[in-house]
Amino acid sequence: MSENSKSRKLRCLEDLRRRILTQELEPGEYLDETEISEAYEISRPPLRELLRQLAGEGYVVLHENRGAQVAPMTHKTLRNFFVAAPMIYAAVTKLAAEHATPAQIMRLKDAQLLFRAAIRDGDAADRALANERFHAIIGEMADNEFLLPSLRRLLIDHTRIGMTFYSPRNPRTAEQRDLAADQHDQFIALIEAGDAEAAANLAIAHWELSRAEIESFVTPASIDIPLGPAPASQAT
Amino acid sequence: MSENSKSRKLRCLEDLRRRILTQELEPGEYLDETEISEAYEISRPPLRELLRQLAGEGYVVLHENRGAQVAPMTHKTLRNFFVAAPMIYAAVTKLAAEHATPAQIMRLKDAQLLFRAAIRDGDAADRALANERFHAIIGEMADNEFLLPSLRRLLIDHTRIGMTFYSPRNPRTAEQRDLAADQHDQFIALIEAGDAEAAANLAIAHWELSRAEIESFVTPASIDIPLGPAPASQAT
DNA sequence: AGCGCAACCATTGTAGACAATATGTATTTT
DNA sequence: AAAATACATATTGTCTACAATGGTTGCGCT
Repeated sequence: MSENSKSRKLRCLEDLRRRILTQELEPGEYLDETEISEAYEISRPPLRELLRQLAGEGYVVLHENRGAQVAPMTHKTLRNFFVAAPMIYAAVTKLAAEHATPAQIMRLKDAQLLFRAAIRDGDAADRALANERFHAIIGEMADNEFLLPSLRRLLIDHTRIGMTFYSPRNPRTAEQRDLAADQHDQFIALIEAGDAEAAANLAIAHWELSRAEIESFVTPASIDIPLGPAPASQAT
Repeated sequence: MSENSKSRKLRCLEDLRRRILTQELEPGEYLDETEISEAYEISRPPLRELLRQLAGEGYVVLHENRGAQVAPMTHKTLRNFFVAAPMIYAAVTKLAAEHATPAQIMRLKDAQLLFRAAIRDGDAADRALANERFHAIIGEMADNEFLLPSLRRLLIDHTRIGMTFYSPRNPRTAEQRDLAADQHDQFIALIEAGDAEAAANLAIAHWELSRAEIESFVTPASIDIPLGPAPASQAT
């Protein structure tokens, strides 16, 4: 009975994370405690505990007497993300290469298989979640409790941004997904070899790939038509 | 009534943070829900919410069916701290210099006054908390939700380590506290001037001061007495 | 007709009682 | 006598019911 309750609570936690990452629950949306607690067959107090935890992890924001809101994504969010991501990703990847255990490397390989499968057969949500999982494992490898909080926060919004901007129509993204998958294989190789420096560089390259893709959606391609020539004697 | 309840809950949260930072609640210690809820005159469900939140912030660790434990500090904690601290401190300080608002600068100056006062009149806990507050404000100035989680995690253990190693007897630490206070004034000046590069360098210098002090306690000064001469014809 | 105020309703916050799990102890068995 | 098991107790986890807050709607007043 309580064993079921435990699993229901855990299921609720993981499901809320998944639904927020995939934007099934949209940024800024408010969550109804009664509705959710009934859906997962738990009562409100344990759900409220979970919401506090999710707030701590950066998935939601709590407002006094106004409940939990899925963490919003503003223009500033994106700017801050671009500033913090390369540093944290590089640092974490470097540490991962230094500290990864064989068991963790096996889990990373499994995650990569699932990522390849998601690219082949899955939808955008499958790909985004498989990618998140791959990078979360690298985070675990780094084994640094002071850097992981920021990494986790980055992965939340990276995943959500990915869901937003990866248009299934854009043929360019298909190529880039393959490229990303190849880089994942390189991550595995470099981490397994313990080459911290190269791993950090790869993290930067991987970030640049993602960054370019995001920017191409945020900043649409410029119109490639030059201005007409200036009239003869205009002042500079 | 509920207004009082709100304030009791908030008071409980802040007090638990304070007691953990000052090691009044020692690393590794287990917390009794009933005892704490009675002490702060709130019931257990809201307290459990607070414990989840504190877990998210890194103050405590939750164990299934075994309650909340004040976040332990192991040898590995210290190693990881040394690895992560300079990078995060430098990055956050740089961003602070770029983004600080006049209102935040005023608050930083107030915090510095309190820090000076704590050095003059306060005990170790006063100093540690005033210092934590000063650096937390710099964190707010940086205004980057992806870096702040790691900064907050660092400040928790930095403060606790400070409480552990700052011996009131050691005359050296008094000098170093004055040095640290002078550096705080420089932080304010550079942030107010918006000199991001210099602020980042100062953050590194400030870190090195703290680092040296911590290391001098972890690695005690070596005994400076040479061995006696070896007897004439002993084998090597 | 528009603005303001007040009562209502929906939703969040809290309390106290109950269920389940883990630990420690005592008893029994080998 | 030592070890294992079963029970008792203390502590965590959960649920239902109640209190309080905030937003909303309708009514009255200007």
